[in-house]
Amino acid sequence: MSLLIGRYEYSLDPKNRLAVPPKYREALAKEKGSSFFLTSGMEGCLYLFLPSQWEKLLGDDLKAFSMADKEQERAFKRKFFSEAVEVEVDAQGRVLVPQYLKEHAGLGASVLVQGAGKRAEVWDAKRWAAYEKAKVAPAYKTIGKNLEI
Amino acid sequence: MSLLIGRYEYSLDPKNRLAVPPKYREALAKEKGSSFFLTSGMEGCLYLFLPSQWEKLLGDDLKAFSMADKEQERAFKRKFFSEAVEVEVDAQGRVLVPQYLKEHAGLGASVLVQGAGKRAEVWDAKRWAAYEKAKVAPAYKTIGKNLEI
DNA sequence: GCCCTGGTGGGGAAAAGTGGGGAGAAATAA
DNA sequence: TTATTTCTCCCCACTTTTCCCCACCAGGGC
Repeated sequence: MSLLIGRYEYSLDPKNRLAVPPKYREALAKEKGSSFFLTSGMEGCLYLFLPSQWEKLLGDDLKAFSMADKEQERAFKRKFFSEAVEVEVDAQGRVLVPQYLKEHAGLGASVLVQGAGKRAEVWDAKRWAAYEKAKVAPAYKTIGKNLEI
Repeated sequence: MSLLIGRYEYSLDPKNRLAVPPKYREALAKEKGSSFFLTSGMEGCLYLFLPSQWEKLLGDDLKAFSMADKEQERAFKRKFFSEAVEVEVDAQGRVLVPQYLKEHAGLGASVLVQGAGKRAEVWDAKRWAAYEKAKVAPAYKTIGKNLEI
């Protein structure tokens, strides 16, 4: 299994089309798939899954969503699944972002597509910058003290 | 497993290409690999991994990243994965440094590539000089008092 | 000297990113 | 139902960037 890594900056065009990094498309081709799965993610981004990982999520890992509060669990799953779409890659290597997902992630003209291991994430560039400053940097610093790398 | 050692000074050319020391490339060839993994490192440098060490990091050590606070875990993993790239070595023995990593490490024209055991590190020459003076030298002195070597 | 290796630079073909027209489908309104 | 509008998707086209390849220079060993 190849992890998705790297950071790419693209523009979301007026037709809501978003480029997918060639490396991710390669990974898709290796799976003999022609579409990704896109849905709303935590902290105001979008999650982009390869078919294999999407299937895995639906199969084994659905327990990962289980919480003590079952009503909350239902609420979360309703959003996660109802907002998920299968997005086909066009001849230019782009996918179409539905309006409601564009709004969920607050996507403007400048968008980041970045690897996150088992998935990729789509961020509005400004929102990422703010999140990075507020959450990532502190976490990195804290963890760095105890980590060997 | 061969440890990476030594210090090499190279120039980062206008196309953001950086030479990799022949010894490191030999180690890569021994692993039958053709690319390194490059990512952001602590204290403002870059980490350069051989495929075997990268895999090891993802395997054994990635569990070290899991924490009670899942939100913080996501924040950390986002940085870790999004800033990592697989960099192929060209026919001249160079790798291409992505813009965001160049910025993370503040790389100018003069760059150090130096062994750090299980990985190599890439430093801007001036930044290294400052870090060496401020942190390395004092630490070395303190530790020296209690160390056998 | 000559060859070989290593570091550096640059040109050009190929790929990637971006934008837009227009046919057809779907949704909406009359 | 029909008409109108919106949206999707399949093209084509242009611009920029990437990357593959070749060339040059310096130093060391034969």
